[in-house]
Amino acid sequence: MDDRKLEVLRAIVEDYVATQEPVGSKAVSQRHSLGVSAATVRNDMAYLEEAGYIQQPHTSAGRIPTAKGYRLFVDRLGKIKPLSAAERRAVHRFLSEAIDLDDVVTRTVRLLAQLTHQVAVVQYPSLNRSSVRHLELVSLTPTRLMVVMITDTGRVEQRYVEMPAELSEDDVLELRRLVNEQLQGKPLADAPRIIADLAGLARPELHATASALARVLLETVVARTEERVAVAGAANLTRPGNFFAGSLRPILEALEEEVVLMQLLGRADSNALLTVRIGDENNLDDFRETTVVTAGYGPGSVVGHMGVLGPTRMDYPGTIAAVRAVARYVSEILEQNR
Amino acid sequence: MDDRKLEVLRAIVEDYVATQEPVGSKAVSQRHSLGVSAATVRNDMAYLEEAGYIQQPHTSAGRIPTAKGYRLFVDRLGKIKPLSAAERRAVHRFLSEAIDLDDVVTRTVRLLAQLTHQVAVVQYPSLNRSSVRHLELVSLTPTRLMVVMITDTGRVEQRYVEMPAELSEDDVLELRRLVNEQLQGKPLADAPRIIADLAGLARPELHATASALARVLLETVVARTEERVAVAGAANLTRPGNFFAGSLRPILEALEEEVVLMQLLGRADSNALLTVRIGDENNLDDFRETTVVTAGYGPGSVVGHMGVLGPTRMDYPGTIAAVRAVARYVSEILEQNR
DNA sequence: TCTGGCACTCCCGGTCCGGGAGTGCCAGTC
DNA sequence: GACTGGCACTCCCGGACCGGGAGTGCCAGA
Repeated sequence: MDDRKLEVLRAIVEDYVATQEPVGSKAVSQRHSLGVSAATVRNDMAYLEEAGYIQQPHTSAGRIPTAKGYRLFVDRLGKIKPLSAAERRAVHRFLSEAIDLDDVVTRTVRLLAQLTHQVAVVQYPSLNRSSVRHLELVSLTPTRLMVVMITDTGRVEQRYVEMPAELSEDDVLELRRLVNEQLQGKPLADAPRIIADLAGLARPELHATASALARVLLETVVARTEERVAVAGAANLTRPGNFFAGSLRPILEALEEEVVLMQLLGRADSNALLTVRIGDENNLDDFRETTVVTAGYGPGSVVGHMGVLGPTRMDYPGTIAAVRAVARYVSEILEQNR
Repeated sequence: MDDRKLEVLRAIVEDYVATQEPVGSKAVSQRHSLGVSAATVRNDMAYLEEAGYIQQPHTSAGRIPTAKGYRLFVDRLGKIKPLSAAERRAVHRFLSEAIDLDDVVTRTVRLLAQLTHQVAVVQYPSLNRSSVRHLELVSLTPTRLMVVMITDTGRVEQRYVEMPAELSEDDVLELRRLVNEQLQGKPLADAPRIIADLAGLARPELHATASALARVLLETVVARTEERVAVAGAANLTRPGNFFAGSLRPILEALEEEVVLMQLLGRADSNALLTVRIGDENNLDDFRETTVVTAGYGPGSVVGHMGVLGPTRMDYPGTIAAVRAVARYVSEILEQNR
């Protein structure tokens, strides 16, 4: 394919993203100083359409890019435009003020939404990839405990536990000592094995309670593989021309479904630095018109993903730059709390 | 005002809520067996319009209720229709499966959204109205602590603390003992006073650290009056005829602003069992077309609010019943964990 | 006080039409 | 062979127009 044809494609993508209207041959030849006439551009457009990169909403309308066209644009044509110095400083400052992990996540997701004018999604550090820093047992009633687990990523998980028998204060202390001894510092991936043996290590009198506790711990750390996610910027979906009323509903619904969100954030290719999934590439019917830009983050290794979700017609260079920059800063912040 | 006029108003409200279309005199006289002709109904309607309870979108259209009309309906005409036995059982079962406070709140908000087909908002138990159950200190690095506070409502708050000097394991233990000794069981409202004296009670060597800790505790429990809220059912805003595209955006934006949400949930008249705020009564421009139904909940006394938000044209009897029932069940659940 | 009748108003959906934007193709030029 | 100007053609879009229908207000009569 011709160099000029690629330039025409770029022009179409850029103009369409900017104006949200089909772009015609005249506009391309005039605004983008290609040095050729509209007629020539028309020929190139015919070729690009034949090849599936652009399409016409109807005869005698301008062209708009197809998913394939955006894909080519992202892969070969879009020069990522880094954030301005001012933006970088603002990001840095805003994130470094975070008070705890919850706050980091909340701030991150808002920041992303604001920078990109899209819907932002941030996954909490995945438990699977964290280790136990501390386990705390708090008695609610004599037969009811609260287990609080703190991970090395700063995530705090809690859970009520019903005990088979009354527990004295000392019993609780002993159990706390026991579970911490066994689990502290261990990756949660190894936890199930360790927990299985837990009951055996307790004093005989505490056997029953210890195994009840073990059972719940197991649920907390394992069965609860469900990931937590934070969402912000839903209002951006209503930006003029972003989504028409009909297509808005399924997306709003999806934003409340952890399962769907996780699928979008894509735990599969987690090692990729940055992923852009355009339209059908999401493999979700409701997101056929949607592009998702995601990045992994974490101190050293990837512990979670964050991303941004918007119409396929989005500002790719800007969005990609923003997601990448924010993911990096968040990783730095997490690094500080290791 | 005539009894029959009230019946006409009820008919208009009910029909309009059901069909979302202006209702005419003929429809009222036919469907609601008032025993009078359409012409008579027209006279009553003219009166109701004069009095400000209903209005005409334009000449020669049917009537729709005004905010004042809904208000009268809610105050005098709506018989609350209790949930069906099946619904009550479902609510009960769903909520009793909750694993911890987070889970209670999440389940509650979803349940409300689903029962009412509106947007649901649930405030976490307010810290102001809780007491400290336990404080846990976990060292992250030698100079960095994590404070975890557990309240009697099951809420868990965390925060990073930067220490002025390195802390040994024993120092941490001592500080933990100290803060728990002082704060356990105390209402958070009293905490500032207690915390202020905290540093003085520590060993001289720990003085500096204790006061750093005290400073952060103060921030955690006091300055952080900001409330946490959970939202669900945003997709319900897009129900056909609920909100037109233009008015959707400000509402979606408001749903991400804790401040606005808290204003809607209304901490002011917190003792009222159930509050219905219709249209302008919300005192928020963007919610002029919106009704908010809220209820307080809590074990014994009110510790937080929950509610539902939808177009003024909503099913008041059903919504009110649902909010009230859910608030009651949640209160029961919290009672169990006292 | 209620009712049937009637003239009136206004919305709504459909049709029609002209302007404009954009295209495809073709013949001509470098 | 690649590019260009010209031209006929297609189709959308917005506005004007119109008739049917729903609903009203008012009035005279029961």
